[in-house]
Amino acid sequence: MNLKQLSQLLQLSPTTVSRALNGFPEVSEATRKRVRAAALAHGYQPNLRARALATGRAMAIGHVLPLESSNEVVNPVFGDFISGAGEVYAEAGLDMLISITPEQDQEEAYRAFRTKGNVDGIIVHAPRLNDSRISLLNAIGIPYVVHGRASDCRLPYSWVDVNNKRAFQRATDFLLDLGHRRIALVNGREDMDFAIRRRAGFEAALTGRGMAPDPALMRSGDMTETHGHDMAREMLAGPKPPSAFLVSSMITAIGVRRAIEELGLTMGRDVSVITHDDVLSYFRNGAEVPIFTSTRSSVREAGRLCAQMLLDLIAAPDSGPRSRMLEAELTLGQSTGPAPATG
Amino acid sequence: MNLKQLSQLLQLSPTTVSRALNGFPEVSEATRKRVRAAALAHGYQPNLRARALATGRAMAIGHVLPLESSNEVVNPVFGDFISGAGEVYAEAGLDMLISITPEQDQEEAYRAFRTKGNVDGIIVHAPRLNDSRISLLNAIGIPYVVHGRASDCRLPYSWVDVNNKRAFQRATDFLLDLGHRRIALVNGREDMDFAIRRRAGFEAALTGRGMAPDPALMRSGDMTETHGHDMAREMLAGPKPPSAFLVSSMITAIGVRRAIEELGLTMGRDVSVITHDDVLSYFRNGAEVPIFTSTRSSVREAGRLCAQMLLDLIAAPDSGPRSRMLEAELTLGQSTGPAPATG
DNA sequence: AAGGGCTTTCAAACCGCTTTGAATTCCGAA
DNA sequence: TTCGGAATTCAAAGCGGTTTGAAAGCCCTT
Repeated sequence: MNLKQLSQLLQLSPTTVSRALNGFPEVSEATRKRVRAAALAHGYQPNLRARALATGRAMAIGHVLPLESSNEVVNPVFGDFISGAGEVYAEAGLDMLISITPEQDQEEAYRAFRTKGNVDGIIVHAPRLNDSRISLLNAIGIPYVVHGRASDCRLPYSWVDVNNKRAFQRATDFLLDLGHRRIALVNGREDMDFAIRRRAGFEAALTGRGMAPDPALMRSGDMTETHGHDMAREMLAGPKPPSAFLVSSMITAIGVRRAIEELGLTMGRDVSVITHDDVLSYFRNGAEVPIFTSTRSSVREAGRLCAQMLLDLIAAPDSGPRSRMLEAELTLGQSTGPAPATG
Repeated sequence: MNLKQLSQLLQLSPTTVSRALNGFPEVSEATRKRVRAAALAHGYQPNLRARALATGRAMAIGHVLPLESSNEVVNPVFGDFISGAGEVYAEAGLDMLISITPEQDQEEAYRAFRTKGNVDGIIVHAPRLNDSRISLLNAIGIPYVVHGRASDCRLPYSWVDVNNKRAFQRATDFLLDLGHRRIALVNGREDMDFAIRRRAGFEAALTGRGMAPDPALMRSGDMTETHGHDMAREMLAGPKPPSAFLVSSMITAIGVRRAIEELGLTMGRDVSVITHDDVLSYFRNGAEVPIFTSTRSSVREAGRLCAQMLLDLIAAPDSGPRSRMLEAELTLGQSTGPAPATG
């Protein structure tokens, strides 16, 4: 059933039927009702491709999901992020297009979105230090929002981000207040912007107390469980093991805990752990009493905010870039305690 | 730059340009070369919406991602699955459309894909016992592949699935061979098809040795870390605690391990654990020596297979339903050992 | 020189919708 | 009764491609 058929059936012109369904004012209420009823009865829904062609709007948003490094790791955060964004799109009647692309091919993927004309806007995931995608998208001239920021990038762009630096600075201060002096950082890959900021927060807290960050206690890599385990294992076996860990993701923290317990130590007593918690739906940090002390910020909420900002941007293209900074809460759990005497 | 502009520039008709670019034989090699060069030089790429409208093919595949239960859990397996499927789509030049939908609205989402005409095929995720989506999609008449099966469904349909029953039967037999007599099952939600099959395998192994499954040792629910922890905790605190656990996902198994260790017990010695392992990219089961003994089957590979099957189905619509059964490997890890004497 | 068969090119219709500009209808006021 | 303007409706022209059916160009044979 298409518009033409429906209009013939109603003895009306396609024009009138289209307008009736799209709520234009120059159609009488009587016909509008009649048209609506008929559309419902015959299950008519406009063909999106045709509408997109006619209006010039694709009614879809594109996400380019980078495959991290050569390990082909899909960021586990992604599921929750798009579930938040998807809520907003669904309400606005937009589709979500996803392109999964090895990191090096990303530019091409963005350009393809544009030239093929199948999206109205783009969400940029996992920005790097000085991300070339931003200048690319500015040049292309398609609305976009970055989830995160690109530290060295002086171009204007819209973003939603967690205050990673402050979060990790506070967490480090908290550990210092508990008496910890040897604190290890198990970070994400340090070509990622968020990791750079977290490290900056970590270092700022240390230097703020006149301590020098110890490179031997700072690691980075894909945020897998294995990575957390291996790094923690290594550092705990070193000559001057840390008494506390600051970790960039819950999954990595699980690995850190495994390493701690393999050595017969107890987390929260012998070794403290603070992790960043993205509040993933399938990985709630305990029930009433959180397992991990953590810096919390829901990535699903971030998805919602990014999507909404992008829609606003599309609605008002000339309104200039926007931004939204989210503060992570420091939530107490069972994984932290005062530094052991023989720290 | 669109087709018309390009053709004017070349002093050719749009017909010829279109055919030259799409490899039709009735165009001379000389002009084809000229056209290709010009297209490249001016960065021309056909508008997908227009092409889709003209050809009737959307050049996209739809995925409906169900939000599990009221907890709004996104299946963590999803990221890896679509990363596998995405590889195949990318090679075929297809887009991936994702619609995230509360379980009860799924039918509507599938129907919308069809009526709006923006996908050529659909992947069905997380099938239930007797899933109404299958009859719906059969009626709608759009190619689709189910990731998993629907036990009671007698209609023909295409699917890719792991042999869940055999996997869990073998795993249970393995535990029985180790001398375990009280084995607990921490399953996914038992309205999901895979959970039903796993339970069937579990029960078959027990009854095969003349033992009756004990309802007190069988739990199900969303496959979160918390759920694993809480269920294990409960059962271990019971009057006749289990000496082994069979768990439906790595994440849940992590929770089970946490419960075991909270009680001062050691996994692999005091309590054995076997889990199903979807081989998620960010959750590798240890390095050389796996942490968990597991039934392994890569969900990313399943994504690839589903996508390829769907493309084949679209290419040959009348070829009847296809299916592919994957066998899970039973991989030995450190989480299993002989039943303690005081079992 | 004319005709036949191939190869190459083109004009125009079409896909299903939106939207512009014009035409019709209806109404009360003159 | 006639007229002007508001309220409705419509025909037709896009949107940017693909595809059908016809035309043109070419080469070779008779």
